[in-house]
Amino acid sequence: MPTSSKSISSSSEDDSEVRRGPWTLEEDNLLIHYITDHGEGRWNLLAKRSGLRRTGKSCRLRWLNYLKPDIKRGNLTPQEQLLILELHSKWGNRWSKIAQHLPGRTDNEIKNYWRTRVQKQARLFKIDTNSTTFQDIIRRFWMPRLLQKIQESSSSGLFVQDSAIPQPLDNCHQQPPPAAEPPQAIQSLDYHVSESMNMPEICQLSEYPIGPFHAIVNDNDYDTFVKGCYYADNNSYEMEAFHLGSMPALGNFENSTSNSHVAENNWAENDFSGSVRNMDELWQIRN
DNA sequence: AACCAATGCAACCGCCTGAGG
DNA sequence: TCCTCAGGCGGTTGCATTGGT
Repeated sequence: MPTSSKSISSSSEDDSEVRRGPWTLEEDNLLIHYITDHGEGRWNLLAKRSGLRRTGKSCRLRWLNYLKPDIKRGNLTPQEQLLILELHSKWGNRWSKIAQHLPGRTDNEIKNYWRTRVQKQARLFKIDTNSTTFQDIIRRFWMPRLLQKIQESSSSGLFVQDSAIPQPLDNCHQQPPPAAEPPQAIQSLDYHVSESMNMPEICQLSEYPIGPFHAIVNDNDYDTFVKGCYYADNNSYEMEAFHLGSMPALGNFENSTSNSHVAENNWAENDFSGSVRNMDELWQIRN
């Protein structure tokens, strides 16, 4: 997609007007060169002196979200998704804070992930993302599924690293300059999620009580949720977590909420390969 | 092939905060 | 204490792309 085809609010005949809309290759180069020479910061000054007819804010955003050398592109890995789910349960919509724990990922990217993937699920099931029910569903179905993915990819020798796949950079006219060093491994984080990390460890990262069935569960919520599963596709990590095949029968779900333990089992060590047909089966594996 | 709806994501907007005068 | 400004943040929008019919 040629960026220049997108509409830009300013007109070429009015040079004094601030440009808006998609950035052009020329603008990107100007910004990169200016920052290379003068460094980041003083964005309004930068905008004036660099010759860009952009606001300082726009320059800052373009640099931080797109042009900065250590920006990681491509799909979020299961590890990163897991971390986002975990940290969001802890901090809520503190995107920049969450982004600090995902090297190379921007708050904007994480926010988009949450809105387009996670909130989509909540909408499908008519569940508020802030509700205990939804938090519980994430912890009990989605996160284990991601752990399973991590497990599978590590056991097959394929470390899932979608970011290695080039993304169609329709809106970027050049690859950002390569990072001086590869993005820090997630292992280096204080909240690290390694392939070997098990569910209790993951959950202990949070203040959220993880007793898998601790939550006060409303029958109607789960009824809605289970019904919603019929309409969910299962083409992605996140969707697979909600696939009907991995959902409990409602009654079993309710029963299992009352007598389960968390700590003694290592989710990641269980062989979940092959689909788990229902929650009973899952809990047999787990317990 | 053409159309349409859904999706993903870059970019913008408005508000808030903190620093400096 | 007040004002101004820069920077940062979360929410929202616009549009190219994708997928389905």
